[in-house]
Amino acid sequence: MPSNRVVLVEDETDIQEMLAFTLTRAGFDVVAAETAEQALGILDGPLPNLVVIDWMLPGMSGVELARRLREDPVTADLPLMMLTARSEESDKLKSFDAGIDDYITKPFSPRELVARIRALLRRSGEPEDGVLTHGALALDARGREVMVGDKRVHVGPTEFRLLELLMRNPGRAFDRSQLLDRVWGRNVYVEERTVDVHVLRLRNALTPFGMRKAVQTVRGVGYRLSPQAAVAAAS
Amino acid sequence: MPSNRVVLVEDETDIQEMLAFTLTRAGFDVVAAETAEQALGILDGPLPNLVVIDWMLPGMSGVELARRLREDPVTADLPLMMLTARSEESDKLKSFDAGIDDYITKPFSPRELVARIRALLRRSGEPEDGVLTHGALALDARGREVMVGDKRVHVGPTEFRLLELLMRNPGRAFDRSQLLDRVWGRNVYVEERTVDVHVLRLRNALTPFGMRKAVQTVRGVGYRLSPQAAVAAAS
DNA sequence: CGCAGCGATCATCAAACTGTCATAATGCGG
DNA sequence: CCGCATTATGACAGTTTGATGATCGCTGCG
Repeated sequence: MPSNRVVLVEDETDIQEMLAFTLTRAGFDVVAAETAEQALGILDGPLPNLVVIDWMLPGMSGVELARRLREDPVTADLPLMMLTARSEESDKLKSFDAGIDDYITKPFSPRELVARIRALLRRSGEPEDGVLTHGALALDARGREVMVGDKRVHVGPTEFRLLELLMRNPGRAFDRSQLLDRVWGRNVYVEERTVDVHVLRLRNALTPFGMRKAVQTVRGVGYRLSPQAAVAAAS
Repeated sequence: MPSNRVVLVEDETDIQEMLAFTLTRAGFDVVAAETAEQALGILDGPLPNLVVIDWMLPGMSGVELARRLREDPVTADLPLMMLTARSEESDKLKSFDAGIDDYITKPFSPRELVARIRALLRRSGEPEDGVLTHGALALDARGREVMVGDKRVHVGPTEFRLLELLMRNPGRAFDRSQLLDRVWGRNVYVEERTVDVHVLRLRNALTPFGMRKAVQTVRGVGYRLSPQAAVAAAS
């Protein structure tokens, strides 16, 4: 599964440990910070998928941290979960006002926290993303388009489905019969040689972008996507 | 405060009225249902931006309703907010499990509910101000207006909803059947080709403003909004 | 009643896509 | 190096699919 990274900002050691344990066991990749400042430092690096912030922090408060993250275009879209001992309404409103996505009051059950985090990620994480990549080659299943670097590659419907199958199984070789079954459909009678033609068309489409060798011939068997992602050459 | 449409499923009359009042005053366009079945009927029509569901409902329960909505591809992405008198953890978990995005326990403050709904909509890709933009193209959900730069573009009601759906899912390709379900409503029988005509009208409306290519054809599939905000071209 | 605004269909034309062939290339085992 | 087996190509004729322009009906409004 996707290694969802979570940054946890909590100053109380035991709570931090408890949460880190819970989240880790739930399959998250946890990075802990003790202060808002430290968290900001961490967030200068690769962005996590979500940030859990304790309301009470030494120095910069949780709400203030949230506000800052929202103000910075880079972190503005980060899902934020506020964690707090307080339960007064005004605090909750203040949190939401600061751009928090969800709010949970201590004492809370770890399972509820995980459930809420999951719900939040489900809603925010790239919608099923659907983007497959192979070096500089990228296929967006949702948008139905193929790109190399940032250039669009035009491929016909059949070639698209063919490439999609290959990219979903990088390196795996398919014989023509399998390709016909999975790309054309199980009960369609089509000449096996037709596969060759579509592979050719796919290759021709990729050639101008230097990705011709992405689809390889496996003599005596069929075709496959080149095993290792070739060197990425963007722009 | 966006003119976001919210479907409220609540059987207790006074609570329903109170919520309807609160939400309406908060700027939402509320449609109330008393039962899950009735809600499903409403959701066969044009989709709202969010659904608020009471846990306890006569007939089909709120959780069951949530589950059904999640299972149906057409409604799978709808933000769902669960509303309940219970606060036991197992219930919460059950709700999140059913695909609920957020959960609030009665008694709750109307303001917290509104805050949570806003957070949810913000997270769901609904701009706070109800204005969706795509390069120079802007769609104001509230004012039911489409603009390119500072010039107003006239589009018919159907074209507006069509563009709205596309702009809410930039780059994503929809086939005609999905468009019919989500723009026309599910229980309407309309020829699939009709979609073409409305896309044409939408394009024609945008053409004088150089935004013709905003709506792209995905051959063999349907249509989509051009992935990256294109630069406004000359007319 | 006549008109204007919309929406749903149709019929038609042209571009895009397909499945097959026939033929030129290539890879491989001897 | 030879000949067979397997692929790569270029060409082709039939289909599909999308873009358009025109038509018909309905609704509200002078």
